[in-house]
Amino acid sequence: MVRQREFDTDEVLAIAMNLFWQRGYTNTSMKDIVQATGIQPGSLYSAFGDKEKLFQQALRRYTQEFFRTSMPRHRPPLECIQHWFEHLAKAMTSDPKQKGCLIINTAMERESHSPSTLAIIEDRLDEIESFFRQNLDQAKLDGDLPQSFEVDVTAKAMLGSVVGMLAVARMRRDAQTLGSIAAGAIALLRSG
Amino acid sequence: MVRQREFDTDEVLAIAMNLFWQRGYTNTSMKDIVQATGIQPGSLYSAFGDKEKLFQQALRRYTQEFFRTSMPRHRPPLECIQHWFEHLAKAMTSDPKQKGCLIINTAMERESHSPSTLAIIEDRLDEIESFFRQNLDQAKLDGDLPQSFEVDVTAKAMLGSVVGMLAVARMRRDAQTLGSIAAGAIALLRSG
DNA sequence: AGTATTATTGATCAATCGTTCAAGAATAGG
DNA sequence: CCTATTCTTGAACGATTGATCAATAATACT
Repeated sequence: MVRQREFDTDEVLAIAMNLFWQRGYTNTSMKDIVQATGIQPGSLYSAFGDKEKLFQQALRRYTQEFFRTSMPRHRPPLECIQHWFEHLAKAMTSDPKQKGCLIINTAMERESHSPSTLAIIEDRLDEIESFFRQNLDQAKLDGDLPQSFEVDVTAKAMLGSVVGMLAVARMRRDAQTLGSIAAGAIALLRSG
Repeated sequence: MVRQREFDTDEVLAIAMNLFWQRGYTNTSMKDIVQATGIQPGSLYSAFGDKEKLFQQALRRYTQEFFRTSMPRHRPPLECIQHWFEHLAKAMTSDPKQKGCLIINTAMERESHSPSTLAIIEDRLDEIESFFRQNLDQAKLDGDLPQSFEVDVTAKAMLGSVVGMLAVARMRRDAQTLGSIAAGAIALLRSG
């Protein structure tokens, strides 16, 4: 039985994700998505649910494809931190559309989102802070940081720097600005 | 001749500013403003022009009332920088609505705004960077910073930290997080 | 082949958006 | 008081929003 779906939900989701990323949630209409994908409203709704569910799926996809993948692993912890900042600075500099980061963009669009969407964003912020905390803890164990190093304060300061870079990137994409923000964050390793 | 206006445009502008600050531009409708102020659409439009002009006036008001006023002056330059970060951390912590900063919120809402509005935002970002650059330059002249201190890199890194703090504040308002971001920014003075 | 099940289509829904406008009300000069 | 000018009111505009639905088409099992 059953007629089979004629479009690839993953391709369509990728297109929707990019629209949300570029223009934001409120500023992207279902009509925009219909036009960009060529899929009619009925099909879209039966495949993804309503607009918010579609967005959450796009957000999940973004997390897998751009967020988690970008975090370095299996290297010396301080290198992981440094490389992540440099990677993000480079990624932001080379995006002519200045989309920034979908997660941070969504966090700033607070009032347009449901509590469940905001909970997902909260988790991602926690994940960022944990990335720093875990690497700093390990670096301390490895003797790469002094015993007096304040891991918690530095992890939170670095969270601020990442968010700052990704937010600034929406208005400025010059390598000097973004590189300086990265350099400032890395400098925290020598003074924290 | 002429009938005189029955409402105080400044009071109405303050209400509109707070709505835009709280909910963002796209997410605040003219109907919301009509309801919050009690002023009918026609009067609103004749007093302020269209929605975008009203927003720009609200933005100008915010700049005067919250932005420029918050920047310390007439003190030792490094103290100015430190006090600004501490002031912002405190202000963000004590706002139960977590509105963040209207300027940064607007910067993140890019796609909803006209080029002329974005130009205003650009100017404010430049103003922030200049605040740091000028104070760092002066501190260097005063001998409070070593001659090797990289003013430009640090000014840009601090821009990132401010924006990061104001963006993070939309999701987290705990004193530890915001205080750590401030501390991280100030630490740049000892390593830049 | 027949039937049950699901997908696609695109017109259409009510609600809301930013904005306008004719009507009535208030003022100041003559 | 009369008139010219401006302000206020609130209904109404066309456009757009997210979402639905009946009609039609395609599939897979019996």
